[in-house]
Amino acid sequence: MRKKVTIDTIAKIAGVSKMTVSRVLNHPELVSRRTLIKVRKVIEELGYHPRADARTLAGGRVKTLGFLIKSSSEFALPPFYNECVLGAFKIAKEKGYRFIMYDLIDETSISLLTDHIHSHFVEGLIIFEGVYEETLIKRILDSGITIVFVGEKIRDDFITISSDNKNGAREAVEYLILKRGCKRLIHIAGTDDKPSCLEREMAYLEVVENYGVENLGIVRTSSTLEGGVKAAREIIKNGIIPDGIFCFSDIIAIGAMHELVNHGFSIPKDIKIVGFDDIILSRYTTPPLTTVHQDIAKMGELAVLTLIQILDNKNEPRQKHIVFPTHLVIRKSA
Amino acid sequence: MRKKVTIDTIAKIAGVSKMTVSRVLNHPELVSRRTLIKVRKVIEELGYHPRADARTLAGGRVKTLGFLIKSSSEFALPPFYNECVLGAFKIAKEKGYRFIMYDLIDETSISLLTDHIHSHFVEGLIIFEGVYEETLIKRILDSGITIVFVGEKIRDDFITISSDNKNGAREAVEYLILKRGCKRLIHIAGTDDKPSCLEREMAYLEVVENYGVENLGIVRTSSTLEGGVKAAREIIKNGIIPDGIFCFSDIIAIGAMHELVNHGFSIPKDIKIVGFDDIILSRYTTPPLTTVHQDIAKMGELAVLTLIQILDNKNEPRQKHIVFPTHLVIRKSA
DNA sequence: TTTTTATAAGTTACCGGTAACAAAAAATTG
DNA sequence: CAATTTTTTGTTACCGGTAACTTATAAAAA
Repeated sequence: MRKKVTIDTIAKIAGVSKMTVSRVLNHPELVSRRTLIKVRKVIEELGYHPRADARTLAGGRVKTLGFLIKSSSEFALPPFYNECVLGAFKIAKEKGYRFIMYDLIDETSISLLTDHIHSHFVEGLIIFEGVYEETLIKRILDSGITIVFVGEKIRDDFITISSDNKNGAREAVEYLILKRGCKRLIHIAGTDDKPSCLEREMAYLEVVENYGVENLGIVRTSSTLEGGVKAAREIIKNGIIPDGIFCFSDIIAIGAMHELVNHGFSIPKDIKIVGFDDIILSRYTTPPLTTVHQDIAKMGELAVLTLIQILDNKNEPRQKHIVFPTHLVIRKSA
Repeated sequence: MRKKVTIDTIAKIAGVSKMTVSRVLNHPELVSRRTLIKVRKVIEELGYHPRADARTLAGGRVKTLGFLIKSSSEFALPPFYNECVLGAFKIAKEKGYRFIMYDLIDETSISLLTDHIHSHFVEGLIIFEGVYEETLIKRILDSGITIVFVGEKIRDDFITISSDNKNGAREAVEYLILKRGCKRLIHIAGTDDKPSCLEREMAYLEVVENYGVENLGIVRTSSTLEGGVKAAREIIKNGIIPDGIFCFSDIIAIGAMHELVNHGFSIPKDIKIVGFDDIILSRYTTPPLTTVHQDIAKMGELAVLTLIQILDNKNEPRQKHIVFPTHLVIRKSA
């Protein structure tokens, strides 16, 4: 291991002051052609890379954003987040922001997380749907960090990018009832008491009530493939088979569909299934999933855009809540 | 925006030297009970968070690992990487390593990437299957950074964790021929000339030749859902329909299966499909995918373990190449 | 009580950069 | 050719921490 190369090493070898080396790196236009070449050669030869920490310490603003998600046993980055992040990253990069991913699962302690956020100068945080920890959020907000929530309208006083969960769910259930003639419905809901969950659940209940259709119940499960399987298993075990199922998420729907087919049910003939999210994958299932479309990547993009706008202008956005319209994508599962 | 709180702020207010504050943070056992409480109270009240960059600059080793993947238009973190990372992260965290994700796609310039690696003191890099850039790798290796490759044996002199691509592929194709009686096969291969691609392709060719079965051709496509769709479309367009398809990856298989079913083919009745990877998802497709199992998460785990072992002991691992056995998981698609 | 030892807290120097100002060298100008 | 301006380079100080060493204080031993 050869000894480390610092700016002083370069300066000495090139026979200039370290400030000149610094200039070569940051303001080459202020350095004469000759020294520029000379210094650059030494840098190249010695493989010098300025230390990022020293640089930021010495002054530079870092422009860092944080993303908070929740992994599952199935995916380090579950589908919904995966696609959201796809959009978010794109914009963040365009705008010259770095980002750090935080996973609620392994940030065992809340203070560890907030600590990290502060010590790394994370200026703003994007918290994705389904990640909600009252204490955590209060702590972060109190310490002056801006948060944008994506996927659900957590609370009136938070900045949120969400889609119209209520309408989306309503449209889905109405479709099952009105267009597909379902008479006995079940809703596979998420486990959490998060707004997105609640809203979709409420809408389901309302519509079912409205049209006087039989509600065979609400099954709660985690939003994973295996969660979907378990829910389906429970439904089958109960023996009261619905003719339509509205699922909280596509990933649940895919899991449930799998288990149902496995048990000899035909989708959509015996049971019609509608999901929510329209993750990319749902186009490719068999049958392709009928689902409530959200433009997930766009939501991620807008979240970053909003956040950056707040950070740069240091003011509240024009509107605190941006609600994306949803629409039902009719494919083959219902 | 209240002025920033540094260690000096705390020191002054608590009426101690900043060294004492530092001790409270890092070696509380060396501080008297009284001052400990006093200083901690001030820290708490002012919401002080020591700057990470100042800390590392002042001395601490950072223990950082890098992961290099390649995103697609469908996923920021495509399924194979997603699961690999699941294992890798777990171990990295256990061992107290931080990690930085690099995406080959947006690291437009190679020197930007290597720059970042160095300036952030990334000690070792894990490069996942399908990510291969001769120049990049040479540069990184030359600069003294250790790389572990996961998923394929890139070259003899590199450290690799791979699975037995050749045998896996062979078993898959033999299964199609011997057990499922396929007579007219197609291989949907990856686009790249990466070892994993080549090895699976070779094995396919060998087996087909061996058993005197008809090879309808090799279709190349990117390892994405859409890639699978396109490949299937091409096959259908050609009009020469195989009775068995061996796919380079599960994700391709899922895409292809979708398109085939869409065109009225029945899987596995008309066409049998075998994938490769055994990503979690492949258990949940309809029909569930018959595929070559690799323990993806385990490979990720072992990659990190190996890397850390090298870094900590500063010596080569006992064996440069660890090859995981594969086995065929027979489900319903073939 | 004095000396020795352990414990707690403070000093100094430095990590590797950059900004702001100062000085020197080169180019213009009168 | 001296005076002035512009360009290039160097100096000093500091960013916010930590390690190593020193000093002051408290406890234990002689």
